[in-house]
Amino acid sequence: MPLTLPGTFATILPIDDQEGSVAVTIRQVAQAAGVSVSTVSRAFTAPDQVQPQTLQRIRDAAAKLGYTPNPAARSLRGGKTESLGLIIPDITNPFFPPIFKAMQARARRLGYTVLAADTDERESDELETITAVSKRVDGMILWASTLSEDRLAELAETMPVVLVNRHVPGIPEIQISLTAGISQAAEHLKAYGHTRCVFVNGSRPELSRGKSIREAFEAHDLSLVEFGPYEPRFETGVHAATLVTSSDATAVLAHNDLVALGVLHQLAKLGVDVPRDVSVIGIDDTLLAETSTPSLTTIRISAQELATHAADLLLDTIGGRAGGRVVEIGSRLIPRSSTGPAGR
Amino acid sequence: MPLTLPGTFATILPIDDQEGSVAVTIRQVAQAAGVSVSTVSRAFTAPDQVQPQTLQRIRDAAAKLGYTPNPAARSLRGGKTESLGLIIPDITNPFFPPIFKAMQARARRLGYTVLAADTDERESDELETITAVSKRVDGMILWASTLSEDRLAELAETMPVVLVNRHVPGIPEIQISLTAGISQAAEHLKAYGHTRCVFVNGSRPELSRGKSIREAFEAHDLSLVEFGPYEPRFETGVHAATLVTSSDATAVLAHNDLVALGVLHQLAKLGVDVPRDVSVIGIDDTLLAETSTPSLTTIRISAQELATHAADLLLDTIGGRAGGRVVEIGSRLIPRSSTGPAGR
DNA sequence: ATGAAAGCGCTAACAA
DNA sequence: TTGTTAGCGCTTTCAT
Repeated sequence: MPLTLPGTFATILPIDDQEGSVAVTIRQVAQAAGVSVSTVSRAFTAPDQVQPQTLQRIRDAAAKLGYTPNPAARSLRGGKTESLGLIIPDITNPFFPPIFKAMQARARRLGYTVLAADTDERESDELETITAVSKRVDGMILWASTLSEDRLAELAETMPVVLVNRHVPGIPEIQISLTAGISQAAEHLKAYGHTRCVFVNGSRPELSRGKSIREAFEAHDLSLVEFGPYEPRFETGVHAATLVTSSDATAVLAHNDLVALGVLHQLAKLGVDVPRDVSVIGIDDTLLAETSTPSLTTIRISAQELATHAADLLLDTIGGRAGGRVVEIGSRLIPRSSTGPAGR
Repeated sequence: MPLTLPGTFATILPIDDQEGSVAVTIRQVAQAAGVSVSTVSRAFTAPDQVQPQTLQRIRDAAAKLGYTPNPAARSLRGGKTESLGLIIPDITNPFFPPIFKAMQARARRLGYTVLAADTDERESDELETITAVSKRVDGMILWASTLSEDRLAELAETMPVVLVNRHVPGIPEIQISLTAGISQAAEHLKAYGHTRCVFVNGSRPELSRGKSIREAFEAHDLSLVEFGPYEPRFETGVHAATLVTSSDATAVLAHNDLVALGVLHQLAKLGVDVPRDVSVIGIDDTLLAETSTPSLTTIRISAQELATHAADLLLDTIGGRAGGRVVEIGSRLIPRSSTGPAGR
C-alpha cells in the first residue's frame, strides 16, 4: 500500500470539474431498456413506430436516468437547431421586451428556443451579430435591419428570414400599420375640439410615420405642423415641448411613448397643464405610457399579435410554406389621461 | 423515355428548400487550400501552430468560400457550446434589459453567445425552462430563482451555475447590496429635514429590502413605517400613496421604481405636490426613473457592473476557477427631482 | 417492430 | 509543421 502524504491526495488526483453526472446518452437509455439505440431514438421522434410496451419501458428508463436528447448532436445530424433568431436594435427600448416574451412563449409551444441578439443600433455590428446567430438557428427575424437590400436578399438566400419594417421583394415580412391607430387618434382629437396639432417626428425616414399621419390628420381637417426629424429620445420630446408652447397648437402626437414622455415632462416644467392646455399622444403603448403622470394616451401595437405572427411566419418559411408573404399588424388608440378637450 | 404530364414535374421532384448554398464545411476549405482538415481546424483554433503562409492560404480559401465553423459540430465534439444561459423572471421589468445588453456585450468580447430565457415568474415553468436551456449552454446565471435550495445544489452539480440574489452554500453568487444606496437615501432625506418616512415593501420576503432599510433609517434617526409586503407593481404604489397621505410621513421609499411611479401618480391625483409636500425615492434606476415627471430620485444598481461580474464569475466557474465565490455589487443614490426639503 | 451501421462537421490524439 | 483517423450523440436508411 503506497504511502500518501496528507494533503497531497487532492492535488495530485485530476480535479473533477463541476460536471458531477456526465450527460446521459441515448446508449445508456437503450441499455437500461434492453433495446437498441435506434429504438430509443424512435421512441422520441416517432413514438407511433414503437410498440406501446417497448415505448413505456424506454420512457421509464429515460425518466429514471434523466435523459434529454443532446441538441448539438441532433442538429449536427439533422441540420436543424430548433431555435429561432431574433435580431433587434435595442432591447432597452421598452417596446421590445414584450415582443421577445411573447415570441418566446409562442416558440416554446412549438418546441423552439428563441435566441435574441441586440445589435445596439450599430450598423457595423449587425452583420457580425447576424453571422454569429445564423449558425445557431433555423431562421431569423430581422427587426428594422440596417443592412442593404442586396445583403438582405443574399442572406435570405442562405437561410429563412422574416423582415419586420423592411421591404425586400421575395422576403416574407411583417409590416406594422399605424393607419388605424392614427386615424383614431385624429378622430379622438377632432372630437375633443382640437384643430391645430403638432407631430414630433423621430428619425429613420424610411420608416417614417409622417406620411400616414399627415394624411389622416388632413382627412379629419386638422392642421398639422411637423417638427424634426430628430432622434427618438426623451430629450427630443423635452426640446419639442418648447416648440409646441411657442406655437398655437393644442395637441401633440409624438413619434413614440418615450418622446411623448419628454414632452409631458417639459410641459409640466413650463407650467402647461396636460390635458387642460395641451393634449399629448404617444405611439407603442409601452409600460411608460401606463405609468406616466398623467397616464399617456397612445397608439397600441399588440406585442402578442406581432410576435405570434412573426414566429409563425418564420416557421412557415422554414417549413417551405411562405413565399414572400406579407403580414400586416394593426394598431389602435388607447385613450388615457393625457388627452382631453381643447384648451387655451 | 417516360411520359410526363404537364404540371406533374414540380410536384414529383423533391422541392428544394430555401437553403440556396449548402453550408461550407472544413473539408471544402481544406481542399481549396490544398491542406488536410486538421490543418484547417488548427488554423482556426490554434493559428500559431500553423505555418504563416499555410495559414494565409487557408484564411483566403475560407474567406472566399464564406466558411464559418459549425457550432453544433464543435460542441458535439468538444462538449462546449460557447454560450451562456441567462434565466430571468421577467424581461418586461425594465431592470433586466440593460443587464441582458451588458452581458451580451461582455460575452461577445469573449467569444460567447448569451441565451436569455424568461420564466415569466412561474415557478412551474422555471425548471422546464432551465432544462431546455441547460443543454445548449456551458453554464447559467439564475436570477432570483424560485427553485428549492436542494434543487439548485443538484443543478450546480450538473453544470456551472451562478446565482443572483439567492444563497446556496458552495454555489458562486452575485449579491446586490443596497446598503450604500439606502444609507445615502437616508442621509439625503435627513439633510432635507425629513423625520417621518414610509417604506413600501414589495413581495418576496427572502430578498426583502426591509432589514437594511430599517437599520439605515434608524441610524439616521428617521422614523420608518412599513407598508406591505405587496406585489412590486404600479398599482401597489397607487394604493400606498393613499396610506402615505393619511399618515404624517413626508418621505416615501418604494420597493422599486415602478412602485415609486405608482406613488407619484396617485399623489398627483390627490393634489399632493412632489417634492414640495412629499418626497419619493425609488430603487433600481430604470428608464422609468429618468423619464418620469418629476424625475425620480432613486438608488442605482449598475447594470454594467452587475452583468460584467456575473458573466465573468460564470466564465470562471466554467473554467474551474471559482469555488463558491460571492461577488457583491454596490449601489448609490441618484438624486433627481422627486426629493426636496420636508414640507407639510 | 426492431437492430446494425453509416455519417453529420469538427477536434484532438497519434504518427510521420 | 502537417496528415490520418477515431469518435462526440444522434437520426436514418437498410436489413431482418
